[in-house]
Parts: sequence; structure tokens; C-alpha cells
Amino acid sequence: MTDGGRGSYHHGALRDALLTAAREILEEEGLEALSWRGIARRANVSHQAPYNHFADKAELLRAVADQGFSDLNQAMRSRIEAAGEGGARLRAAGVGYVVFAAQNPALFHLMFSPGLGPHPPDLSLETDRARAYAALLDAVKSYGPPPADERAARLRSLAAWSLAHGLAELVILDIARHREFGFEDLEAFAAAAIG
Amino acid sequence: MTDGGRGSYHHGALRDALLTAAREILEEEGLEALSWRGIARRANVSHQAPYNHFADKAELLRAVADQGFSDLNQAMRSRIEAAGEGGARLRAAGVGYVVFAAQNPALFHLMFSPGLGPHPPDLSLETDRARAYAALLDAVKSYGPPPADERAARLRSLAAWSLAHGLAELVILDIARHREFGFEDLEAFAAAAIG
DNA sequence: TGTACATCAGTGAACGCGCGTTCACTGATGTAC
DNA sequence: TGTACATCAGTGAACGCGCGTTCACTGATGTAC
Repeated sequence: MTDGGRGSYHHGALRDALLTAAREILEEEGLEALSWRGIARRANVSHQAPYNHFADKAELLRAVADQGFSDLNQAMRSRIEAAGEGGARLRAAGVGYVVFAAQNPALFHLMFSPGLGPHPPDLSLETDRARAYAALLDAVKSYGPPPADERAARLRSLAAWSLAHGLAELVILDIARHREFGFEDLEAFAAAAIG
Repeated sequence: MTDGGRGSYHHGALRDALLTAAREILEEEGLEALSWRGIARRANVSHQAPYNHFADKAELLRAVADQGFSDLNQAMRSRIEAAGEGGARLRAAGVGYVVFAAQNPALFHLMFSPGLGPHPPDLSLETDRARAYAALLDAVKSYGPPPADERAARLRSLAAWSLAHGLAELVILDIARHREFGFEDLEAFAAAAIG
């Protein structure tokens, strides 16, 4: 590890810098504008340099998506912990999901792009996804009457995920506008819609 | 209007042929592969010809999305009519939404692409969207206890839309797999998850 | 403590490709007289 | 019924662009002796 690369030939932390650059581009210009060359350009590096860290574009994008799932998971977990018991936990998980999506719309779309990884999904990507899903699932467990059987429990979790995911999409697309529903902020709106 | 264009210099129905070609490409190769030149190629026409019918790529894609919303609306309406009363109508609307998405995944993604039209959305596009939304809304009205007020009613509709939309996305992405839940077909699965 | 050398992490030029769009043009069609 | 002519709906060549990737190369770093 070097001094961090200030002026040195070797960057020292190019991998992280590339991921950061990618997320900046996503935030500022959207998913369509996210190109290999553009990422390298923003990281102040030749467009060949990233090949020392990623085999190809798909691998780079997968790493960005991974980071996104990790962040989404964290956003939900922290909200769930801050919530009380029962239904509040489930609502907190859903609100965390929706707020994360609203704050990172292009990243969210990248995370759920078809064909990012191989289908059925690559295991490492699946793992991060699974963690985020597990956060929702945990919250569902502590809510409502005990389900009749295993399948009913899984269906209820899926419905909860679907509701959060759909609301997230509709918010990102500016179809669901919280002000039009008389809500000052997105959080209260999401909580009301989910509740 | 000509004979339909068989061999003639003038195609006669190029606009429709382009929309059809676009939907074929969406179905076979996905949204990413949908290009102006590719559409013209598939319609057996020079890549300049479409300019007689569409000002630019965005306008063409908007027309394809329009058609999609019209079809989605129709798919939901016919299912709602075939359903009985009360909750069955709402479930039918949701199932129609999810099945349409599963059968037209790339078209569905195009329809809900950010930046397809201007944001806030173009009015003609909004109209078709609004019609599809209205189908869901009608079904929601006939279900459950009467809402406390106007806002509660709108929130309930939004929740229904979110649930259907989210499930549609998770099905398209192959995250929600009906066989893994022990369902033979997608319809019963969607009905169970929504119900 | 020096030095030889393998490895790591960059550079810069070049590749072929498909894209959306523009231009100048032409054959087919419909209409006014 | 013919004909002149505007308009419509195509063709084909060319534009500049950014893309992902490959190639040959080089400066910096770490390590064995």
C-alpha cells in the first residue's frame, strides 16, 4: 500500500476509486451513461488501467451492484433495529428499502438489471441479495398471526418484498409523489403506503 | 393505402411494421438490443425510412411503450370482467398485471424506463398509463371496508399497484419462481401472493 | 547494505463496431385542371 | 381522359462519436541473495 497515490505512478487504491467513480456517474448521469471508459476517465486513469482490477465491464458492474446490496442491507438493518416490535419492524424494513431506492435510483436499477450476472444468478451476487432479502424476512416473521404453514410464510414474505420493491420503483419513476398524497417527507409516505 | 407493400416501392404500412419489429426485437433480444437501425433492418427497410414516421428514437420508443400500456390495460380489463365480485376483481387485476409483465418482460421494462418521455411525463403517454392505473383502481374500489377518507383510498390503490408492480419485477428477474413455491403455473402463484 | 530481477500497476495508440442522424436524391402516388 | 406537378415515402452514402477491448510498452515496487 502506498501513500494513497497522490502524484505517484501507482494509484494504490484504484479498485475502490473505480467503484466510487462508478457510483458518482450513476448518481449524476444515470445508468445509461455508465461506461467503462467513463469510469476510468472520472478516476483520472487511462481506460486500460481498470483491467488490472476487473476482467471486463460486467465484472465491474457486478462489483458496484454488490456494494449496493450491501448498503441496502445496512440501511434496512439499522432502521429495523431503531424500530420497536411487531408491525413497526416490518414497516421500518420497507421504508428503508424505499428510501434507499429513492436516494440511489440509478444504483437501484443497476442492482436489479436483468443479465447483470448469469441467470440463474452468480452466487456472490446472490449472497448480498439474499442478505437484503433476509432483513425483510426477519421483519415479516415478527408480524401478524403465525402463518398456516411454511409456504404461507414464504408467500407473505414475498408479498412484503413485492410491495416494497414496487413502491420503490413507482417512487423512483416519479409516479408515486409523496406531496400529492399530502406528505411532507418520503418516509412518512412510504410508511403509510406500506402500513 | 396500397396493397400492403408486397414488392412495391412504398411500404404502405411501415409505421405498424416498425412497431411490430420493435416488439419482436424486445422479445427476442431484450431492451438493450433495441436500436433504431436494428428496427429498420428487421422491417426490411433502410435506416432512413423510419424518419418518415418518427422524428427520432425517443418518439419511436414512446409509441412502442404506448402500445404496451394499451395492451396491459386490455389484459387487466378482460381478466377483471371475467372475475366475480369483491376481492376476486382486485386479484384478477393484479394477476393480469403480473402475467402481462412475465409475458413481455423487455416491453415492460421499456414502458417503465426512466427518461423515456419528458419528466414530468408526456401527456399522451400518461394517458395510457392512467388507463392501466384506472383498471387497478376500479378493482380496488370494490374490495374491503370502505376507506376512511379520500387519502386512505388513494393510498390503498397505490399499495395495490406497488404490490402488483413489485411482484411483476421479481418474477421477470427470476427472483420469484413459482415452481419453488409449489405452484404449477404463474397465475395461481400470482393470485396467492397477491391474496 | 546493494543490487538483480520478477511482478505489479500503470500509459498510450490502435482496432473494429454499431450507433443516431444528416444529406442529396428518386420512384410512386394523388390531385387540380 | 391526360397531363403537370406537388407531395409522400422510400434509397444509399456519409458524418462523427463513444464504446469495449487488445497490444506493446514502461515506471514503480518488493524481495532474494
